[in-house]
Amino acid sequence: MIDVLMIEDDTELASVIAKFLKKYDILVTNKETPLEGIEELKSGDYALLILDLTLPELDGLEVVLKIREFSSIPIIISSARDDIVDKVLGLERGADDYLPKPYNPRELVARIKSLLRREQKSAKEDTKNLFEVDEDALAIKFKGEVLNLTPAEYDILRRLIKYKNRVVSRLDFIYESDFISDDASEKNIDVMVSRIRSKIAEIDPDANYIKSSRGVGYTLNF
Amino acid sequence: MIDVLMIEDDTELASVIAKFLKKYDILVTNKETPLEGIEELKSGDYALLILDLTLPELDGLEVVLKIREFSSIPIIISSARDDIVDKVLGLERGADDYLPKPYNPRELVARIKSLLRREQKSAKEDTKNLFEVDEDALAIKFKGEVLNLTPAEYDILRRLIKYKNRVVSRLDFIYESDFISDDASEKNIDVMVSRIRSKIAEIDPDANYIKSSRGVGYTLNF
DNA sequence: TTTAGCTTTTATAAACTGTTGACAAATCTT
DNA sequence: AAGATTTGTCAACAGTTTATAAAAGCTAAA
Repeated sequence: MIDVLMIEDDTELASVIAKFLKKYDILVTNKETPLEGIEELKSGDYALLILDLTLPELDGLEVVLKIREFSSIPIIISSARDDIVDKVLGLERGADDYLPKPYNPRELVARIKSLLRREQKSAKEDTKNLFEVDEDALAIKFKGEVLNLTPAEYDILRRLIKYKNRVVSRLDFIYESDFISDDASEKNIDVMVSRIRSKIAEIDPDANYIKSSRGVGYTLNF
Repeated sequence: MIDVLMIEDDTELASVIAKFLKKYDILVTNKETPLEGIEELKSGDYALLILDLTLPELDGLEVVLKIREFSSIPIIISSARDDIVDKVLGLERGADDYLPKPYNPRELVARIKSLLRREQKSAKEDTKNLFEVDEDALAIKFKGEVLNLTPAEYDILRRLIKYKNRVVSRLDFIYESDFISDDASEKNIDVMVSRIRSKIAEIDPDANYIKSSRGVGYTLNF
């Protein structure tokens, strides 16, 4: 479910659109005035804003500027004016799309999804499947290839993946794994990490994802 | 200067647009067929693609799919068909915008800039916070980049960030960090601050955020 | 029992980090 | 402006921590 804020003074139109978008798992909240809308936006609960340009009180383009002062939320302008000046100004001031009324709501849906898709993509792009843990097979893949890990190595790497970008202490590794005896020395962990590293290196010699955190333990970064 | 690839079989139109966009610092390279275009795209030299839908050889929508197999470059579809089905399909398959011909080139410029602006934003989003302390990873980022700090340096900078715009005394640094022995000389702090500064300078040579407070200690200002 | 496959310890080399002293540069005081 | 004090940086050192290889110890299955 995607939460979208709409600022539109034509409440009838707003409710028609809201109803339509609901079919596509998009939940629309409408505010009739820019000031109310901006206030509501500050709650931070919305993924996207649909903004009508021809509003009372404030000029629509001013609204865009005001919003951009505090938020980088994607904005789709919808306007009765199919005017090149408005379009260019709107986009220049920070809107992401401009849809002249009347528009087909299906196009609106497509444009919303397209915008949000791009938002998420850049964030997750490279993290996708660097490491894949298969709990059932007790196997871990690195860049699509299976790492041939021993049970203790598997436990260590799995924990690193689970707590990625966080330091895991040597003692944590020891206590969490059934394959490492609780009274093993912490040095043991170093040896196993070293082996995991070399197995990763078989696949990508330049990989350097497991970093030591001096005096504490290890961190997996990616 | 922004490099943009265009796939458009109407070379006359292509050259008119190229000429126009040049005024806005956008350099257009045109390929007349999808296959040539896709090949050229693989060079990785382009920031954005303008794709004509009504092309020979391949259906335009197929082209979008093919490109999305290997690239997440922003795509603007331009098409003579102002058809809701085409629009929705194009956007759903991974295009970022759909501009029906004939369009005003100024609108094209605005949409290109808008798309690229958003691209960069998500990448630099976190740059807003000049310093970011990640307690879990025991790491500190400066302008989005990880500073490669030793434990004692980490403790010092973290404390400076915590008490930003306030003076922290040398003794405070010493007593608060487990990595600095309590009977170390205060000179030690100067050396470490110096090292922290140089590590920050690796990222931004002009940075000058840590200021000394004569006779007392140091202050982080930003 | 033997073997194969792991875990664990040991040993050693390499890398890292806190620490200090020395001295130049900057800043303050008189 | 000169002199005194403080800060910035370098280089070096010693103590620790980490990386890796090799050997020893375990365990379960054949």
